[in-house]
Amino acid sequence: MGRAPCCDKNGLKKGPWTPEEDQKLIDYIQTHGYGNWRTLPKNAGLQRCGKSCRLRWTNYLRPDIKRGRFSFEEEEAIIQLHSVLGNKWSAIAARLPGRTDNEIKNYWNTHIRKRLLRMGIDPVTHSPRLDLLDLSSILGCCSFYNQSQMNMSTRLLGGGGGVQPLVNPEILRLATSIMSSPQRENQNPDFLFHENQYQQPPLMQNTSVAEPVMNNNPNVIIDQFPFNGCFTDWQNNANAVLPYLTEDNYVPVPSNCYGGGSGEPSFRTPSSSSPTPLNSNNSTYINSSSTEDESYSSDILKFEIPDFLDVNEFM
DNA sequence: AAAGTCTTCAACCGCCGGCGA
DNA sequence: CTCGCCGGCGGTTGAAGACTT
Repeated sequence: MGRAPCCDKNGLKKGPWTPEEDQKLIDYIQTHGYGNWRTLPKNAGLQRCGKSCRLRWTNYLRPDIKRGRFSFEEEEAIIQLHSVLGNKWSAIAARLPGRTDNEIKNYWNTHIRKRLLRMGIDPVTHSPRLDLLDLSSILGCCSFYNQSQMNMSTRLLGGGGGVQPLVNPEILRLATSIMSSPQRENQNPDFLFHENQYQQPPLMQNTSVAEPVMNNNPNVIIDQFPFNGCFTDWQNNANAVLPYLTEDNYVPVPSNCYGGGSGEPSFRTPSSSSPTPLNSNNSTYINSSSTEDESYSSDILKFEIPDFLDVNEFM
């Protein structure tokens, strides 16, 4: 087993802080500053361990802490930063003035993460969840027996005629292996970069089941991962915007992926791929969300990393 | 109104890395 | 180089409040 918890020794107090304890800690730090957390509680007359004092101060008592609900801009920044930094809460917090890592972590776990899951987005990879996607997509394609969709399903499943099984076991095997591949687990931001402008999404590599979303308009980049339809062929469609970092810090996760599955494609112009400051209205997304919640989700998940967030050091 | 369930978030825990001896 | 201390980090817990039945 690990070492004993630091607060177990000497009968130090645990649990919620009282207003009196808070005041003692505030008074002491205002007078002496904080430095040696190990000796601080004793000097301040607190029956707490140094760790507990540090946590209480940094997460709650610090004067520069901004309390209250997260703003739209803050939430947007958290999602953007998380897509780059992963669960580096302290690094994310460092870029959100007045917010603590604990607060951001809690907010992510209780709000953002759940919303992403509801929308079929893996909150870890910020990619569509293949475990949901593959079956729903495949079954969705096969669930109506009109001619075009049967053609689609036979192509999807590699069949040549006659009634094919709904799900090719090989596809499921492939999906399982992709889901469990080490590369998929890799959260190192380096993993997001590629020598080409757009990273090949490892999620979709080597799949033969993809159905291209055709984009005939050279001025419009398809910004959609077709949850409700079949797979986009990321490999073959040169105009498809892939959900990974580019070299100019734009993270082109398809807004429609996060947008709640309206089924309609959404578009952005190529010019919008340049970095745009937070709060800017320069983005030229056209979203097709149908509900307030979906619209909100769609908006906040446009992955453009503003310059001021300064994530380059993590690249 | 009461009981059960769900959600939130402050606080704790153990691990890790930096640093000085 | 090794060891121990300390601060910091991310994951997890559990009490309390909110919500539902």
